[in-house]
Amino acid sequence: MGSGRLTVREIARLAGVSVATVSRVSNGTGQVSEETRRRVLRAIEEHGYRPHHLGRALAARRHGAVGLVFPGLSGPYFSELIQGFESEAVKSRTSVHILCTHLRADSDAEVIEMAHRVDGLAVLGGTVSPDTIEELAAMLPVVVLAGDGPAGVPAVRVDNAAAAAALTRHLLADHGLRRLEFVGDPSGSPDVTERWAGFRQAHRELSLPLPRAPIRVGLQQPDGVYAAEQVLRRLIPPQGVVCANDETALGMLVGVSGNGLRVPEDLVVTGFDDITMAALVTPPLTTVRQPVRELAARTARLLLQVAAGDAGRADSGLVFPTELVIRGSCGCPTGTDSTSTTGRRRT
Amino acid sequence: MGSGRLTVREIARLAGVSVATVSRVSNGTGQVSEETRRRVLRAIEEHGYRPHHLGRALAARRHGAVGLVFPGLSGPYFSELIQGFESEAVKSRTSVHILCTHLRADSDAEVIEMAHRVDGLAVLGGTVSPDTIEELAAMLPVVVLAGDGPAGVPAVRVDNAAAAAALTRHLLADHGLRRLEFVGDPSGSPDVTERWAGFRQAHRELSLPLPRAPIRVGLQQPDGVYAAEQVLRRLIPPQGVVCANDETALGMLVGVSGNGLRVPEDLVVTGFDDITMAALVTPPLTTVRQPVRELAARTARLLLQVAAGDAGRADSGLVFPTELVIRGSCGCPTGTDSTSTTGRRRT
DNA sequence: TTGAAAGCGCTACCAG
DNA sequence: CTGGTAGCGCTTTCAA
Repeated sequence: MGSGRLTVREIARLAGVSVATVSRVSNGTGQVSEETRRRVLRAIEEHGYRPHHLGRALAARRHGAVGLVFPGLSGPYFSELIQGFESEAVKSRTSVHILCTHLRADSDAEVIEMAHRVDGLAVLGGTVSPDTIEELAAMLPVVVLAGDGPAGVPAVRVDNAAAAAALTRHLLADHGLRRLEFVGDPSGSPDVTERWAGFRQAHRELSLPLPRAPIRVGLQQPDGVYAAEQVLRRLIPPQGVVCANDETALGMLVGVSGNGLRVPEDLVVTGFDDITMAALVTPPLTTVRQPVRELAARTARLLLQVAAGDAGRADSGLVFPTELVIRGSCGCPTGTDSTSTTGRRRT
Repeated sequence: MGSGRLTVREIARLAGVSVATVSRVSNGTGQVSEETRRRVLRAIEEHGYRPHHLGRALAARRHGAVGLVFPGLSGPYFSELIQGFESEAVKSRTSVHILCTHLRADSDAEVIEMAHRVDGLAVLGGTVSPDTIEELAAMLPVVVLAGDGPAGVPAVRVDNAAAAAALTRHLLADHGLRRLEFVGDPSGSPDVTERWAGFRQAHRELSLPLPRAPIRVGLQQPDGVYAAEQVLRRLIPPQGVVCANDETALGMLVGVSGNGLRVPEDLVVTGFDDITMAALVTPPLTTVRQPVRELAARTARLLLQVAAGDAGRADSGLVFPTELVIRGSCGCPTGTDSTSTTGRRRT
């Protein structure tokens, strides 16, 4: 029958006890004699009573929910992220609110609105202005996911710069390439900012001239196709392109072969993220694997922990390791994937 | 400063009015003299007061939230779905709870748990048992998304069967193919069930022998690669495969070309959904476009509407049109996409 | 071990 | 137009 028809009071009356006792029983708190407990339990079962969430939340001053704020791009990356986060939250009987800010002008206000409905907030790096993050952090536990927050706000991330540098070094040193370009917009997200930084860093380390400005495009496949046109139109095309993520790299592959050129013979292409498709295309994509799901799961756990008061040494944040995944698109012989780990795990 | 430090009572005292008046002002309900209103508003602004969500929700007996339950597969499909749903909900200042049931044994219990925290629930077809859906529908507004619910539960969907039949007819009649196979598990989701039904239906309509049993695989790219191996191993391989979605079709493409065969010359391949990648691969994928985002958005709107009491003629549900997208992978000459619409829109 | 009662923060009804 | 007040459903002291 009806949802919240039954209240504690009803059950209390039915079981011949006080509401306090019913509460104690249904929460497992306090001392209740075995017999009373059994009686209450029976009344609860019999009538299918479930404590009303709002009543409980208001009295306990806990929402029993956490929020996840992300820009709302499509693709496998965000699905993984959401699932990793959710799977961890549900273990703590905490529900997950989501908010996509993408293309919404007043998103910061919406995030603040959401902050009033949850016990903690995970924000994807670059989604919300630093000022707003600080404002949020002052009112509830906040963790930045895949990015950096202001001082004092813990962040869970991978070392994108180191990974991008390792990847670039592979092209520069192992393959002897000299003319590389970066595809992606460093101002679009912290991930890309760092990858671009790592790309340049590798050039610097090898005392090579710094690369030209990045081809600023979005993170989706069509953006990669578009970038391919840009690249192939040059008088002196690059020998390789380091793409900000796998999806642009996949688009690049399409655009390049659409122009009758071959990868890696005519142009080397690399990606970032190691989405499923990366291993399946021809040639298979050399890329960087990052544990997106674990990243998100760890973020959720950290958030729940802080929200629960275990303020441990959480402030520091976490850096997850990445793996360089060498496949065919960089010019390496295609065979079993070869991988090497970059970055350490700081707890 | 603190989050909910301030209460109505404080503001009432500060503004020299009663809590009732503060409530009226902050909700825009009831009549308040311009002067009083101004005074209250000033107190609110000055102290940055925001009504506590839980207090309000408990008193109003509304959670101000809706839930979205989905299996939790990866890929572009779910990202689109989530975003479409969320974008609509946020317009009504309603927050979105998500729950992924994938691989979780006690998911039905979790769904019911969630039902106690929201004003309405959207459930992806095939995610929750029909019995549980009925149970849920008895306690709050429920809409089934991409599937069919029990009688009385509105559903928002596309006519998968008609679309799959149209696609299959194209292969059978226009291309004169005779040996087709279906790739996908009809028992996996309502979408696939219907597509499989449409596939057979087309054969029946043309008085052709019914196709053999489907190749039962999942909906991800690697599943398609695996299916390709199955298909190519046959003594008499099929002339074409109709895949349950684009991702398996993409995997099929990879698996086929990995075996040195060509699409569509040696094997025709079609997909379903028209994800971005479908247009970008070689050959571009012939598929069916379904308006996933609109589907989800409409679901949210319907749900909010029912939850708000506008029980209109919502019971019926909605069927969105699909579009057959003819590209190269079916053997048609590659060029500008050619599309034709299937299904009508029922309001 | 149990119950009475005081809220949690807000809305809404009913007088005035 | 405004204020007092009775809850919304539950938790949690404080006594008994």
